[in-house]
Amino acid sequence: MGHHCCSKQKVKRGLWSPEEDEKLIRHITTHGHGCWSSVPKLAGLQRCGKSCRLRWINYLRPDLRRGSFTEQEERTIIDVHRILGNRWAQIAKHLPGRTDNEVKNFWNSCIKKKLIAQGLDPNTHNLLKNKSNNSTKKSNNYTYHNQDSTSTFTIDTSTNKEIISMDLKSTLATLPTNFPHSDNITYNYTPIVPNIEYQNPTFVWSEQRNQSTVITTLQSQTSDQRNLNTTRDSMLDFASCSLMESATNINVSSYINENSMWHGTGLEPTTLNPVNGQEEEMQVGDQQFPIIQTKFCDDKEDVYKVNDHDQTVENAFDVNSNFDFEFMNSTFVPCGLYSNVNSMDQLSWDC
DNA sequence: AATCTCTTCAACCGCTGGGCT
DNA sequence: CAGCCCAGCGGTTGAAGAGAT
Repeated sequence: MGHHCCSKQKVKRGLWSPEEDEKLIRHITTHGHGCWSSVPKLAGLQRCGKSCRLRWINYLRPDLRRGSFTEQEERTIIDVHRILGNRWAQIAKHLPGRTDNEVKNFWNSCIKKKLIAQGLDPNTHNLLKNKSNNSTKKSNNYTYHNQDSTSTFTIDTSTNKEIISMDLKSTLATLPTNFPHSDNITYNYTPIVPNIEYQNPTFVWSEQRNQSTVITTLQSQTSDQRNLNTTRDSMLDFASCSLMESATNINVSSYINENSMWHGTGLEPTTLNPVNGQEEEMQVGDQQFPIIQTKFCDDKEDVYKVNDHDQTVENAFDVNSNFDFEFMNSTFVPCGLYSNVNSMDQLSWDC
């Protein structure tokens, strides 16, 4: 039985032969696809238009990128999926040359299993409920540590002044030169997953600025991967970011990465010019940035919502309430996915 | 070598929404 | 407004290949 769209025709189904591919390619490169339902007849194929369209989009298009997904692509998929869910077509738009079908297959066959192995729910990206009772336990002081490293930091919610205190046992030699620095702002840095060998260490920093405290996690690439001295693209590779104006007035922002989108209120995306150290407001369409796809939260063309993430972040950094472990789990643990942390057993929380 | 099991991924199916009449 | 057509999307299927027994 053929498709309903072409039930009157005698159509072939199943795998495409090289001859069929050749016919389709020749037709589309010569005439364009036009109306897909007319393509089979014009191209001399015993297929339905829907099948032709799918074959072209997913396999024959010249701009397709074949081969294995890179680590960067994999990270992008996870980051965007965390916000958008199973919207494969939207996710694929962030991966030039990749199709929604390809992304979906890669997710189902590879990433999903990897997340589960990490103890993460692939749907929510949070810790699986039965992994640890600690994940829902709340207290004022917490320590996160990676068991096979020396990195620890303490989150102290008992005071408004010091949101995060850090135990910088781990080496700061891995700190990329592009990290925020300024004479007027105090920054504290710590690697969540310190590993000199690791190419993309994840850091957290907090900064005190006037009466605001900004707490940011950053997944950064090392300087040998980017020419940090000549480009300004290095500062906005955020995993997440929040700004606390006061205990009662919290503004929230979330970033996917520097190539994609950001969302939130109250915090304009800024970057520091590595030449003069001055903070600059990020300009959409600024050709000096490779961030031409950046979307503002009120951008009419492409609005991204962060589902329940907003609420989680608010809870997490409301110093008048208990600290939210779910946020920490969902934010920091994924940052370690590409590090030397291979399973949830290597990560733990002490309360 | 044969058989079974698992994994991958191309292709299909059913549904939705937009545009047109 | 209803009905139709079409493109596009996400879930699912199943053939083919890889690996295990």
